[in-house]
Amino acid sequence: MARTSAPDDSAARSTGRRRSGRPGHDADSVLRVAARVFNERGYDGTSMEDLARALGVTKSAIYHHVSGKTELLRRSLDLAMDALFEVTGEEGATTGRAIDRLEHVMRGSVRVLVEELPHVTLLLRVRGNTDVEKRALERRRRFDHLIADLVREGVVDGDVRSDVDPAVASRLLFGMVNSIVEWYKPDRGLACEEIADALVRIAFQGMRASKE
Amino acid sequence: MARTSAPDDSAARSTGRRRSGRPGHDADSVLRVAARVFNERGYDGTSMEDLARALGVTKSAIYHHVSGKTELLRRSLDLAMDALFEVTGEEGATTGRAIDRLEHVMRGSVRVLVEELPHVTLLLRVRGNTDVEKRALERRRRFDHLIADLVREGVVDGDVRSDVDPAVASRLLFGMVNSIVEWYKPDRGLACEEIADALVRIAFQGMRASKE
DNA sequence: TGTGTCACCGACCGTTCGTTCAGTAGACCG
DNA sequence: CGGTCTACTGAACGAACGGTCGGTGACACA
Repeated sequence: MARTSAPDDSAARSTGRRRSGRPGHDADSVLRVAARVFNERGYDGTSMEDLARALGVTKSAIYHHVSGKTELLRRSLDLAMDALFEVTGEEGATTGRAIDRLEHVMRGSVRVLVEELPHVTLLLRVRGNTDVEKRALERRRRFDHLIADLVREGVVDGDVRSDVDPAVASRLLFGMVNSIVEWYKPDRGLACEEIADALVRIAFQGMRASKE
Repeated sequence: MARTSAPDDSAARSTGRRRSGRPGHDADSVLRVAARVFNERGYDGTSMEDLARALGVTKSAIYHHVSGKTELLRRSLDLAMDALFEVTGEEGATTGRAIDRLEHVMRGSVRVLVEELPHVTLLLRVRGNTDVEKRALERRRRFDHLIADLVREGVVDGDVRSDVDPAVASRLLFGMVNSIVEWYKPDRGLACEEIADALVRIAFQGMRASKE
């Protein structure tokens, strides 16, 4: 009874132009599998042997594609943060009322989170043990500040309730968003938009049924 | 530059009756420190050497108090789940309208989460790698079902909005609650009740400022 | 058939891991 | 002082860890 699913030999070049040389994995396919296994067992709880088994190769083969375990982590975390920051640069996140920009970032984050689930999940579990993790935490902190600023602006505009601390509110909001990685299963139907709709509804109008 | 704070030699018997024998740690003080370090570096990322350093003893000393690393994890997880389930057994969680019971459990969870922060944090990070972790995940699942049932009842009562899936809603709600472990710092003032108030307000009425 | 290119194997290295064990040290009581 | 309780040390163990290296296998194109 294996702890991880069968070897992922769908591998690299199932799509795109075929390259010369022996077929098999490439750096990207290794990263994709690694991120999945890191999520199943935790980064520290995953050995290179575990990764090799999931890839269907010996562990020395992995070093042909990446320099080591930490590079896999770094690339995964960078990929996740890049995607999140891209959302904050979109037009909907930079123009208009603060509360609408906030909604845009929330919906965009849900989308990124679902599209890049393994990488974002990894990002949200980082503890800061190594330099690579510390750097990711630093980027996350910048993202969080950006959200808190949006909430503050929303309060000033009179669109966001003023009886809760914006710092606390923004953290609770994205606690809600980020929790998606804990239970979302890509296979189980449930489109990204449905989740985003439910999220925005609860976040902005609350759980309580409207009075009439 | 140490990665963890100075040795915790406030130790066991700072409070309560003094026992006979050489002074130092006991099983409980070891557990308390262990849970803290597990949170800082992750369970798998923490070596017995790390624990020993944080305790101010050699690692062999730890085995005088507990049978091993997994026992520390098991006791920590059990402690957290016991506290959470105690909330669900309180009167406020078993009588009255569903939406009020839900609020009671949410407030109680926030309290437990703040009081037993290291243990609950550990619980929320469990991946299911070992039997001990699998058992904890099983208990968590039972807790989650209980919440989902409350939301469903609330919808039937007409108190909870019916345009979001109760399963999704309950997960988002407790995603919000659980996110507290990611940013709450006990020292930084911010009482447990203030957080619970902000949480309940956002959860039930939403972020948007009321119309008048 | 030969050549270039890329993917991989298997044996091995030094280190760190969780754990064990025989012995030691300090505080209290008589 | 001796006796008893509890807490701890230091050296060692086998296993597992991340990583290295020289050699081999499989395809594309000529």
